[in-house]
Amino acid sequence: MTAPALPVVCAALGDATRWEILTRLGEGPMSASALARVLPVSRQAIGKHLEVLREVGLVESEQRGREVVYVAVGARLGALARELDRIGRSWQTRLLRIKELAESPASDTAD
Amino acid sequence: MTAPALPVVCAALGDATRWEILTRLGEGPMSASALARVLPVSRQAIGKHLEVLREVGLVESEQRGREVVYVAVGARLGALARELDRIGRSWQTRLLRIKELAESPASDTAD
DNA sequence: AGCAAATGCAACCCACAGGTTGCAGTCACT
DNA sequence: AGTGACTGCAACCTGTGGGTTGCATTTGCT
Repeated sequence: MTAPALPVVCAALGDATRWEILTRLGEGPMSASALARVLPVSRQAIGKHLEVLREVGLVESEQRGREVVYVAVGARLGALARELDRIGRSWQTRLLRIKELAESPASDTAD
Repeated sequence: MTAPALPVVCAALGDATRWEILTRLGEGPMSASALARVLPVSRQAIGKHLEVLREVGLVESEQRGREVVYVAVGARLGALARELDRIGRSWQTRLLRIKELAESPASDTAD
């Protein structure tokens, strides 16, 4: 599936305008032009954002009549969430272990 | 909770160097200088990244002796993961409802 | 058929993020 | 006490991401 690297997906989510777009698309399919009518940016700008989002799998496009409608892919966001959660847990685990070592009075250096 | 807005946190995670840093810090506390010795960027650059990460709560700093050590905060990543998951689910739910409407014979499409 | 509307592509602009170097100050070791 | 190491701050450089305008083309609707 060539899942994009974490930083890339996060970068795609690291823009306010893109979140605006995603929010709208989360409510239902919309075309770039339709989004441009709602949001305070040009259609072309929207188009670029949609391309970015599509490359990381956060939206999918579908030709509907003469327009191309996009829709937010919740599953991708879910997949990202799981990845982040996994990493976060590993951080906590290691940190906990380190703290235990530090606090264990067993064979510690007594200064 | 002063939780930074989603786009901001994601933006912080949207940089490869920052992930490098986080990965190292996930393994244990390190100072900016120590990170600079390991990573191919200057200490000052690392410092800026650490500041960004600290502002969104992804790392915490602690004065240890004459150096400042940083550590990755897994809980923050977990919190972000939960937020994203929640949003992703809502997208899927709405999309499912829309598809159901579309496929249902146009009989009970009352508002 | 004809017009309005949607898309695709390209050139262009500008702010800023990521990076660098340099310097000054401070604090821990020997 | 002296020295090396770590930090903080500032100035500076550059690529590019987000945005715009303009134009050509396609395509649905009446």
